Amino acid sequence: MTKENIYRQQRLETAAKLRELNINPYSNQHTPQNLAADLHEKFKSTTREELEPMTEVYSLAGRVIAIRNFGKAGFMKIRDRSGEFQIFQQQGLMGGDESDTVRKQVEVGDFVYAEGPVFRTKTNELSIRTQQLRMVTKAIEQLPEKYHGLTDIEARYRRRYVDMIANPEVKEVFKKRSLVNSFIRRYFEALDFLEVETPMMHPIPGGATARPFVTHHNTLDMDLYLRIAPELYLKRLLVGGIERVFEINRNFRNEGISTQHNPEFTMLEFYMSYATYEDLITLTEDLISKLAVAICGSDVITYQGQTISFKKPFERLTLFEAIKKYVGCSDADLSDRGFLLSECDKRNIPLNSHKAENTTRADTMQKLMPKRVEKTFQGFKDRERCDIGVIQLLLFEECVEKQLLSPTFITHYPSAVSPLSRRNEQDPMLVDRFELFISGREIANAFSELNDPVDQRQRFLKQVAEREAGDDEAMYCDDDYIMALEYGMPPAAGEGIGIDRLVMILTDSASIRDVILFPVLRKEG
RNA sequence: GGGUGAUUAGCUCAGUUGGCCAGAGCAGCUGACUCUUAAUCAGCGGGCCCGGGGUUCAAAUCCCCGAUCACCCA
Repeated sequence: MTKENIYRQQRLETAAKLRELNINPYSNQHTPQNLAADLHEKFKSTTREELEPMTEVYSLAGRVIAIRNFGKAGFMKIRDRSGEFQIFQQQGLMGGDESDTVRKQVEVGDFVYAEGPVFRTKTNELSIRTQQLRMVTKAIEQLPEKYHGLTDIEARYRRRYVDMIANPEVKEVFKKRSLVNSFIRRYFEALDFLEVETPMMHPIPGGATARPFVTHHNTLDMDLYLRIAPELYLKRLLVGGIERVFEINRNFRNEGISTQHNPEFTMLEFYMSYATYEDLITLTEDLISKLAVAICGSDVITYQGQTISFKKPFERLTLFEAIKKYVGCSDADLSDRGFLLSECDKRNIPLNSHKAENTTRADTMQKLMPKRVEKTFQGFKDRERCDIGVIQLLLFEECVEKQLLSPTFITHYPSAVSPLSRRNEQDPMLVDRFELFISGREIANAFSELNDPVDQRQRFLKQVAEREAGDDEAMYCDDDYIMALEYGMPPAAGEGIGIDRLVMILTDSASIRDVILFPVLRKEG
């Protein structure tokens, strides 16, 4: 636990010793001309005999991950960004004292530069027969042990860089994450979408129901909120004439932390004019199945031991169908408040106002850990006020969500839980919205957008009433946004996709922390 | 918010009913070794046992409080 352990001391002394010998332990004078993977590829079918007369010199640089010395000879394994390669040193065959000195001083964890011809050892491993060996970076801290590696979960998150050295598969997860992003960008660009960046600091938090982080601008002397969703800004861009727009960026929600929730997380949001939520169902199926093939090589994958098929079409159920199927009730039961409430009670679902007006794009995506059940009296009051649509959604979330393992679209949400969605033409109590569930988790949330400014104002005012009644997650009335709608927003459909959760599924990761490089942790000690 | 478990050397882990207990492997240091793949062999260092209080003749071990992490529940 002490910072000043003897190993650090020894290595600092080694660095000093090198300096005395006029060898810079942090030299940037040696640029490798080759990569480990390229050399493996180039010589993969060249035999030892064929290699023997070859004298062409190659150079590599990388971190030393293993050393095996034998008196006057020795092996090192080094790792660069492409892979690993063995380098072989033999006293007398290396040019100059510096190489010999470095060979004696180098330790696991250091970065070195090596150059020489490629040959095969007696065990047929491709190696560099070192002619020049240089110290490039002296490591002061020791690397974790070579075969168990670093397994302490907390240490892996707090010192992710060590985690990546000790557990190379970690890097693969983040490579895949990067591929997911670039695939999505290419996909939408091909459909003539424009990528934009909208504000992360909002004067009024909006676009979702969630508690925001608050910060303060000194010069303006005003509070600003880290955004909980970019939605209202992206739709302003529809008004401005960007008919197809998307953004991949961070949202922040001041809520609980779990294997599914990090306070900052990445969302893709996109808006498509003249499309409906049904068009987005088709688009989403296409995007996700292609993404699975691109990232995993197949549209059938394994997540935490369960098989998930992304073959089109995905399953579709209306919210009511889903409740009937998994709760086991009738159409009449669905519109029977008493029945719904007793089902909630049976399952201990807290009916407070917070979860109540749960809504919008992405919103349930980073939901609060359910709050303490209010005192009985308060709970009773909430029950009386609670919209039936709210109760239906609560029941759905509690009983159905986690059973939706294979990709399933849930459609036809109650308008009470969707203040930014367009009403269904046939049934104004419902909205044209869907959410996509995979492996029991909400992955996407989409709807035809409400572009009637009068209706939008009424729905905001209902949110404000909820806020005044004590729901600190309810929305504010964003007058500036309504003004934008008054200029006219083309009919459109929009969708949010949680990138972290999608990457979790595509990389078979159990925790959101495994797909976020530096997840939020409490302060140490 | 509530429960359960974990925390011992740089890393991975042992540590019995409270005493003979500060242990091993890897890594490190010294030496041997010119083809290894977790190299091998011999020797040597390295610790406020997460932090703070107790109980006891005696605590890594038992009790209380706290910290962090993990899992489960509301």
